[in-house]
Amino acid sequence: MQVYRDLRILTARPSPEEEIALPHALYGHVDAAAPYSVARWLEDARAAIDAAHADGRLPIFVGGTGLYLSALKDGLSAVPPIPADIREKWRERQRVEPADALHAELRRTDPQMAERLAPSDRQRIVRALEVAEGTGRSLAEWHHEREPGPMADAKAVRVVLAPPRMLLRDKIAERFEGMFEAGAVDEARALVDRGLAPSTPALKAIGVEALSAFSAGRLSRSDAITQAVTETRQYAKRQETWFRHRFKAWPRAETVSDASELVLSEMS
RNA sequence: GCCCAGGUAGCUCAGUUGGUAGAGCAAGCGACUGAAAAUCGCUGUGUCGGUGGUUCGAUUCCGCCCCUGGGCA
Repeated sequence: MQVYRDLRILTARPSPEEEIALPHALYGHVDAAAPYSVARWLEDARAAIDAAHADGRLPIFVGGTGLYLSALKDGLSAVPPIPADIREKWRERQRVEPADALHAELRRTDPQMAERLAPSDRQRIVRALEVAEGTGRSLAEWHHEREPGPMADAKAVRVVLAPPRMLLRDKIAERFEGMFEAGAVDEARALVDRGLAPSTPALKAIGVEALSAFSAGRLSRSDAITQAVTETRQYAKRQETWFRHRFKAWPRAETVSDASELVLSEMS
């Protein structure tokens, strides 16, 4: 989400001063209307890593998106890009058809993936459908062919910050209040006013819906803040789950609950 | 003061023709391969306002009391 230009405040991007003090990359470099994905981010990351190395600098990846961070080492499958018309077709069907109908369709075209996916998980069902149609192969087969990520052979240290829940809750509420003060409402409304397709990922950034509802008078200030803060807490919890269970490629990682006790250990 | 409507899960509420209760949300746990701040799965919650009575048995019926909201004065 931090890649979207339109969301400086809501996405808690580094400030202009911070960006001057240290070189930053991959922040706000994408227009909210542009289609973006892990695959594109991996390409961008590869270029940024090369640029940093060319400058003799050490790249540091900061973020909370488990899938993106994992892909840095684990990579992705080499699924070719799906033609836009096929993507559009399935997204439209996702929008109008009930999940179980899509799942039934998947059972016909790709029983292997249908078996794996919950009948209610429209988003993944539709991805499986578009891959099956676009490539003629099951996504499950593609999964067997993983291409290494840009950090696959790199020496790296992983640090997970895992503060106590109570502290985290307070910080989240505090941070969102700050975003509100800093003009997040205008930012959310400006994005919504662009009239992008409802499925546009940037529109799903936490706070966009709540604050635009507030801006339109459909939600009180405190209800809007409560909603966004709750969503942030839920997201933070999902991150914890991911980091607890999913960093298999990063064998000797540190998990710290207090940043002042940060210990960095080298690993290969 | 009188009348009416309520008091059930953390919140909003449903329900029990008397056999101690259930939804949504929140919360906890989990999954995750090109939308990932997305998407999805699983789980529990309780002096049913208090107190007396009727009853084999009361959250449910009756009395009294307390609290909240509305109306009348």
